[in-house]
Amino acid sequence: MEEKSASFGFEQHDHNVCLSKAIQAAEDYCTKYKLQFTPLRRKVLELLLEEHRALGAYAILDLLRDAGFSSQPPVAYRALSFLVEHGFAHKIERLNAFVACTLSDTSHSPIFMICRKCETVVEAQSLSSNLNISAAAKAKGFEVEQTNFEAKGVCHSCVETM
Amino acid sequence: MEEKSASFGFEQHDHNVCLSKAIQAAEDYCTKYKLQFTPLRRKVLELLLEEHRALGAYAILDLLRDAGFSSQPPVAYRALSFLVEHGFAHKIERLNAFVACTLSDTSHSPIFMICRKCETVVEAQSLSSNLNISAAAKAKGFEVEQTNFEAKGVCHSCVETM
DNA sequence: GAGATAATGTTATATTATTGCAATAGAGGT
DNA sequence: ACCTCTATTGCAATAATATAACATTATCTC
Repeated sequence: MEEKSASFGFEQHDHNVCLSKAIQAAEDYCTKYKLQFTPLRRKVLELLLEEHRALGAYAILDLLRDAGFSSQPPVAYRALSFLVEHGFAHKIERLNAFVACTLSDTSHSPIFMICRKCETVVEAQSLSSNLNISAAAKAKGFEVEQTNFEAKGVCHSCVETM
Repeated sequence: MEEKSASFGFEQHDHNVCLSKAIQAAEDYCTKYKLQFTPLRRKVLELLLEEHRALGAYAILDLLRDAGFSSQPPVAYRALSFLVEHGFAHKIERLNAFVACTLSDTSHSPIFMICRKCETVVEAQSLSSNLNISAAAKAKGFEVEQTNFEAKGVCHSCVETM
């Protein structure tokens, strides 16, 4: 495999390393909890990890076809919902698209920064904000179960080249 | 018109009052900024205000048909994007649906609490969280332009009746 | 009122996502 | 290893959400 570097966290990093580490982590997690990390699910996670952009289900479907899998919508959607359900990936609602999770912590409430120019999606943890929200919600009698925070804007490199 | 009370902020309130106040506010705003608050746009805002749930574009379309407007998708989508663009309504991305804005402040970064049982959507302001996010993002060289925060959970009344 | 601009109506189509059922593969017990 | 049960994948059809392109009507500006 070729060495390849890409922007992540809007910084350079060795992409192959983060890909194989994430796959390994998913595999370990599935073994531990007796989940089936099937070839299809692994492939979809790999596809997502190869980008730090969000991929739509139909884009994934095209890539699956190239890899010899069936390319009917449910194939992608089912694999994606497995990955999302177990925290290996997240759905970016604003884009109707999916990104691989880049934080090893399993039960987290991530925030996403979406660059509207290069479409890079970076995941960050925002503990304090989530605590704030939960507290504010609780004051209104609302029990938060899941949160989605998505920030749209312009990333470092794209600001520079403006 | 009939007096009607509904849950808002997960509390009781006089719904007609909040509806007419919101319509008036939108009208004033449009007059001030020379925007056209047309019958169609007004009607769509009224429809949204009549619920504290998010309505999908096609649900709105059905209601528009009943009100004698055209019921082709672009009609609803265009009115909705006008309302969203000027802050009279918001899109709830998780639901692919729209809610009337319930905060008078024009340029705000709202958070939404979505009850998964009764589907009520409540809007709240979260200044501190947004500041946190922006600061965290800026540290990574990301310029936040727009934010979306959606929390899914169970509201006060639905917790009680569980 | 004439011309320019904005909004609405209409048709067609693109994009995203799900349902239902059949075929296959894997897990667990014997 | 074999059988049974369950989970996963394949497949066909279709539902739900959203936009493009262009014609028509209303509104703004002068």
